[in-house]
Amino acid sequence: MASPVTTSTSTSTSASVEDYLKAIYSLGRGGERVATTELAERLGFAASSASAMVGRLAETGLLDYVPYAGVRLTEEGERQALRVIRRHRLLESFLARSLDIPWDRVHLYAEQLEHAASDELIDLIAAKLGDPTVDPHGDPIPTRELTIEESGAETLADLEPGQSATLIRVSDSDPEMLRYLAEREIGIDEEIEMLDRQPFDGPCEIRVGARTEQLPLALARAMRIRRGPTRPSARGRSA
Amino acid sequence: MASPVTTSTSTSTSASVEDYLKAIYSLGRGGERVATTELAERLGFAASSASAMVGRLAETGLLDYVPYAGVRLTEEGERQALRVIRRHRLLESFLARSLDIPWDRVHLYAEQLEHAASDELIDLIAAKLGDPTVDPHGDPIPTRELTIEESGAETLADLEPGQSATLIRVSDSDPEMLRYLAEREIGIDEEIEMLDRQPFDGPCEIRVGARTEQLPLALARAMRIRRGPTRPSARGRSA
DNA sequence: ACACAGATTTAGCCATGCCTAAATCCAGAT
DNA sequence: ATCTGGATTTAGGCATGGCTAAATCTGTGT
Repeated sequence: MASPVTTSTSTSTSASVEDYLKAIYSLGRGGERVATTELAERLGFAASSASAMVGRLAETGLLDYVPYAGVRLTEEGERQALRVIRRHRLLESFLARSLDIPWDRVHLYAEQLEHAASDELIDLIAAKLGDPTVDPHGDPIPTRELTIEESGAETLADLEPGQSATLIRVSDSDPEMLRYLAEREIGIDEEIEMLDRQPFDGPCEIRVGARTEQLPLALARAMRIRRGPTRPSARGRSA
Repeated sequence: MASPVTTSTSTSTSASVEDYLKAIYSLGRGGERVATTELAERLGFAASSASAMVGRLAETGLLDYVPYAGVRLTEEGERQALRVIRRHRLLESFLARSLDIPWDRVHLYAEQLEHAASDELIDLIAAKLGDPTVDPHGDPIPTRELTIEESGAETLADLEPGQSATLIRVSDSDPEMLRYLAEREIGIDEEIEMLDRQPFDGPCEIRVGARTEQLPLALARAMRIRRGPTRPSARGRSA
């Protein structure tokens, strides 16, 4: 390596390590341990590879690893995970803003760059964007101090007919879904009213602005909301 | 590796390989073979490492390698090198434009990202910038078809007192130099008149706009010019 | 209590890319 | 023609991070 530039504070985590930490972070949200197999599946590696890696990461102090029971991030491990997530989400925001890349594709591009961009560059981006608090999907962006504020867990599917709410977050895991919403011009900070719900997991009918749309329930469940109408948000929309 | 995504056209060159190709490209400009040691020095590796690598690259068909005599890029090798250079220079342009990063620092950041950004993303950037032909230092950007047009070799130091020319390119190899010029507000496309030259490699006096500046000769030699006044250039200055 | 399936780890491999130390080559001076 | 020093290659290692195949563990059902 071309002189790994000993980062003053932290271990120079490789791209691989960062991917593992990110995956463990997102799989272990509830606080439960993450199973080796689960991790391996998520990353598309053989279970044995994941097993070897968690062993290494435990030795480095990034994971709390109990053989046969799974792993959990240590405090330092979580910090590192949040560092990558911050990079990822700021890159998404930056690409969306400055290249007009639609929200179903920013994830891919951000993933390409998230391991390569230095924290210094990321901070320049954050400053330029006005330190946004959420990315284009509404996912919260960890602060420079690596704290993160997860939004509430209510989804559009929780609304009763007649109630309305503001869309604050959509899972970025499925680009199809994002594209589906984008085509119908349904986006973050949009006000949505639940009009009707079909039984047996049938689709629901909603009002967005002046339009009426049918949404598959699976989609409604992936759309997180804040009850009540849209209020002026802190998200800087224009540069 | 996570399924190297067989790129339809080309070999998925690693970051290391790309760095070697880039170095060989810039060291072998004259068409002469590049010596292993030279290459190793440029990259900061042991000569044996470079030797091993050029062996591998020759087998892959990217290099024309004659043991003990040095290497030269094959046609395919040059294509790959130009691909990286295109990525690098477009990233520099993009960062300078959208983050207002000064020209003495874009090189560093672009280097961080050049191996990670996909050609697809790079093309989006190029389109957004209006397919610029030169980067912030005036270095030519290879086209999408990977052809490049090197500018002439005359430098500011070639001007006789009384003659004037347009600055079209400054070597990006020395950030100090760029910063020095930036401080004096001397930039690409600026018209410069040679006022006076001291003998024995002494400094030269120039006029830039209404100002008069003293420039060390070494600097003048790194500044490439086109004789004659500035003409409206094709470089898209604003988005 | 025990067997068995599925999860997990261990063992052993491979590729990439870097290193140092030890050959070996080659060109210029004698 | 030979010597010799610098360039170059070869030999042998190491770390990272993947893999498959083979052991081993653990919890569940009988």
